[in-house]
This record gives sequence, structure tokens and C-alpha cells, in this order.
Amino acid sequence: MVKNKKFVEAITSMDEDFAQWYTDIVKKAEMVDYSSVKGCMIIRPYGYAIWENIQKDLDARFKATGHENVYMPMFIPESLLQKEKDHVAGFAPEVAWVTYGGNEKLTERLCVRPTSETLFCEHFAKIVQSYNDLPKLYNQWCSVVRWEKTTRPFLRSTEFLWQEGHTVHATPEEAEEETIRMLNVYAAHCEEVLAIPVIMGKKTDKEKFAGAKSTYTIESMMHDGKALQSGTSHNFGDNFAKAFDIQYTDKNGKLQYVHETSWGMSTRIIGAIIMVHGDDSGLVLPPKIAPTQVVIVPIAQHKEGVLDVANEIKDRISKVARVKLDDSDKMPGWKFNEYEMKGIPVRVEIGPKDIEQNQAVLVRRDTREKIQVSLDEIDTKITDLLVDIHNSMLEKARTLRDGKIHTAVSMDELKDIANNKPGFIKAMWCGKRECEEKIKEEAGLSSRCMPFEQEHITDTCVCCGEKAENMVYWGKAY
RNA sequence: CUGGGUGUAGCGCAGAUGGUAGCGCGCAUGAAUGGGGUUCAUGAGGUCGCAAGUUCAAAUCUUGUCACCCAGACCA
Repeated sequence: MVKNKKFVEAITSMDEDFAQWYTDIVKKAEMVDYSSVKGCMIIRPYGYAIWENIQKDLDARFKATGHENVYMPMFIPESLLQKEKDHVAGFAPEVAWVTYGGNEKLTERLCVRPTSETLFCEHFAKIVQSYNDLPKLYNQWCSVVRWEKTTRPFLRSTEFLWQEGHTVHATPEEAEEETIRMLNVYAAHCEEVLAIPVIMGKKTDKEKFAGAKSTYTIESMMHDGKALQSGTSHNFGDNFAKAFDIQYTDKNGKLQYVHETSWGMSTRIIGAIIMVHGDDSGLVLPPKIAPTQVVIVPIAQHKEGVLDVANEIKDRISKVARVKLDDSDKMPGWKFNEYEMKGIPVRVEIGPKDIEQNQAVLVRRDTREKIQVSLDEIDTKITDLLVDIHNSMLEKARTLRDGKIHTAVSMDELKDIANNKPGFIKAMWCGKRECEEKIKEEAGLSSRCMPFEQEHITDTCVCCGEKAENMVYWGKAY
């Protein structure tokens, strides 16, 4: 293969090797670096700035729905973790343990939180006594540790950043309402901010969270057709309340168990942003979370007046967008490639020829379309363009995804599609775990969710032929 | 955890049968150039992942170990 030496920094084509393409992007867009601890990633300023923007939006949505932020310890005593049996069984295999404090061996080992249900439960048990204390709507931003066997930047790392919401309610109805409310918050965030279309639905029992009564999910599809669980919301019912003895006195003076929920979204979503929107030139960032929304590249900047005009328009654009002016001594072509790699939504080119005509060239990252605009209206044009870019990114992602959703009515068809066409497969399911496991084994597909928007494909289960209960999205997942 | 691959300068790589390390890009300085990774000159930068072992001598051979990549299994 002939490699042009000028393009040594170029990334692997996504069609050639999607996994390698992903790795190239996270490294070359300077989002992460590897650390010396297995599976742990260093989130570099550019990656972290994206996370901060995600945080800002989500946090506002949480507050708007009445939630308060708290912070729990990162250590959980073994005995506390043990209290809910399904929960321990689910997490124990991937937990990191602290056994020494200084030089002294601990009498009880502490686990580094893989999630904080148990800590919240212990706390809720103390602070909830009466129906007047309910609901408690808490959230925390923190990192958690899960000793995963296979790790990849953002998608699955040993330590990762996330938020976990934990709420307790007086009634099952309120808990269910909260669970769905937060799922909707996630879906809205994904579509309105990240331009990622999602499928909302319920997890099967096999796939639900350890200790939950039911788990709801938003599933998104990556460019290679694989699924990424992008956020989950769990209704615990009174499972944890019983294990941790979280009771309150109701209006009638009777003791009742609380009903609890938890919901989370993590830095994993950054992996989705990369794999949903990215292309062979690098990242394509949704404008709302792009650390820099507009980059100005002056052309022939040493020439009289160019930088003055560039600075002038920068000041004006800064009132409507996060803007950066690159007046470094690199070549314009170098800058073009660099900022495409970084996924900056809009590039402004301004050179002597433009200045003569009182104009600038806008180039949108998603379509690469070049637009000439008068300097007089550059700020309003950019405002509109950022909105337009968001909308067309969402539309494009939706179209791509829908083109990769197939339907199967028989096991043979299911296997055939699984082997030959990347994407999701809609198929009917009887609800039995055996069938789900058989589909995993024979077709390599896991159930992604039972979507809220059900379709009737056939009357019978794609696997066993017995009466079907639900339409399920099946797919290969990250 | 299973199978395959990789580890030599910031990045990408070359170093046959052991003899003490090289190329391209990048970086620094200067000059020209500037609308898609521009050019020339000069220069800096490496205990060859780590640890033992064999040897007069190890990037090279042996063993161990750590990390990363890929495919699976496991799993938010």
C-alpha cells in the first residue's frame, strides 16, 4: 500500500477497519491517552471538555426535574454490598477490593464502588422515616470502578465517569413514573444535544440490572451497525427497600417500604458520539457539546489587516458561539485537517481576497459545504448554521440507522441477517429465557430491548414458534 | 478468561546469522511560503516496555512479567 508521507497522521478508513478507526480517532483527536494502569484512561482536555458540556446539560435537566446533587464515599464495606443478593451476584466478579489501610490489614475489606445503590440505601434507611420525607431525589457525579476483562477508551474502561441518580418514593406508581421520566430525559438529551437518535424500551429479564424489578434503556446504533446501550433507568420496586429495611410511616400510621429507582449515563456516551457521527476525516461533533463550535483560520495571515479582521469577527462570533482563532504559524491546509479531525462544527476561512469583498467562507464539518457570507451578517449566519448542523446530523444518523434495521420471521432468516447485514433485527419473542439464550448462541445476538413502540410482525416467536409476547430489537452490542 | 498480534525517539517504522542503534514525520531555530497536512538549512531528542538469565558482549537468544491492539466469552 502506498502511503503518502504527507498524510502520516491520517486515520484508518472506517470501512476498512472500524475498530482501528475508532482507536485512531480517540488518540489523534487528543481525547484520551492510555495510562500505566490496565484499562484506565487519561481523559485529555479535549475529551474532558466534551464531558463537561454533557454534564452541564444533563445536570440542568436533573435539577429541572427536582433532583439534588450529593456525594457518596467511594468505598463500600463488603457486608453492605452483600445485602441484596442479586446485586452482589451481579457485581462481585468485577469489583476491586481494598484490603490494606497503610500497613494494616483491614478487618473488613472495602470494595471500590462499581455503583452506589448500597450506599444510597443505607443512607435512605437513616433519613427516611415518614411519608413527609418522601420522595428523595438524589443524583451524584462521580467515577466508578469495574474490573472489566476487555477495555476500550470510553466504551468500557476500568474506571469511568458517570452520574447515578437514586430516588426513593412512597408508591410503586411514583417510582415507575420517575423511572420513565428519567429515561425520557436521557432520550431528550441524546436527540436534542448529541444528535443521536435512540430507541427506548424495556430490557428483558436476562439483560436487566442486578437487583432491579425492571430496567429501561435507550439504545443507539453505531456506524458499524452495532448497538450501544446509551443510558439506563431502573425501577427497583421494593427489592432494595426490603434488603436494607428502608421503611416509612404512612398517613395512616402504618409502616411501608419505599420504592426506589436508579438511573445512569456515563462517559461511554462519548464513544457513541464518535461512532455515530464520525467519518474518515475524524470526529464530527454535535454543535451543542463541541468545546469549540467555530474555528477561524486566517489565510495569508502575515498580510496587512488579515489578523485584525480575523480578531474582529472572532469578537463578534464569541457573542453567539464558542469560537477560537488559530493564528499559529501552521499552514492553512494543516489547520483544516487538524480541526476536521477534532470535529469542530464550523470553520471560518478569512483571507485577503475575502476582506476585499467584505466576506468570509464558512465550511460546515458535517457536509463540508462551503458558504460565502458577508462579514456584516457572519454572526447570525453562524447561529443559524449551528442549529442546522445539529438537525441534519440527527436526521442523517436516523436515516443511517433506519437503513440498518431489518426484520426476521424465522430463525434461519435471523441468522442469515446476523451474519450478513450489520444492524438491528426486529423479531418476535415468546418471553422465554431459553430462546433468548439460543439466539445469543446461534446468531450471536443479544436482545437490545423490547421497544415501547411495538410492531406486530408475526404471531409466533422467531426461535421456538410458540406464541409471541413482544417484538424485540436484537443486535450485536458494544 | 481463551485465541491471535504488538512493544526500539513525541508518532509511524527499520535494525539478516548476538558486537553497544537508524529512517520518515513531528519538535526547536532561521528564512521563504500561505484558499487542503508548503519548502530549504541547522539542531535537539533513545539505559530498545520492565525484570531476571545465558554470554567476553543482548534491541537481537531463554524465562518471567507488564501494557496495548484485534476476535470471542464475560459484562454496564
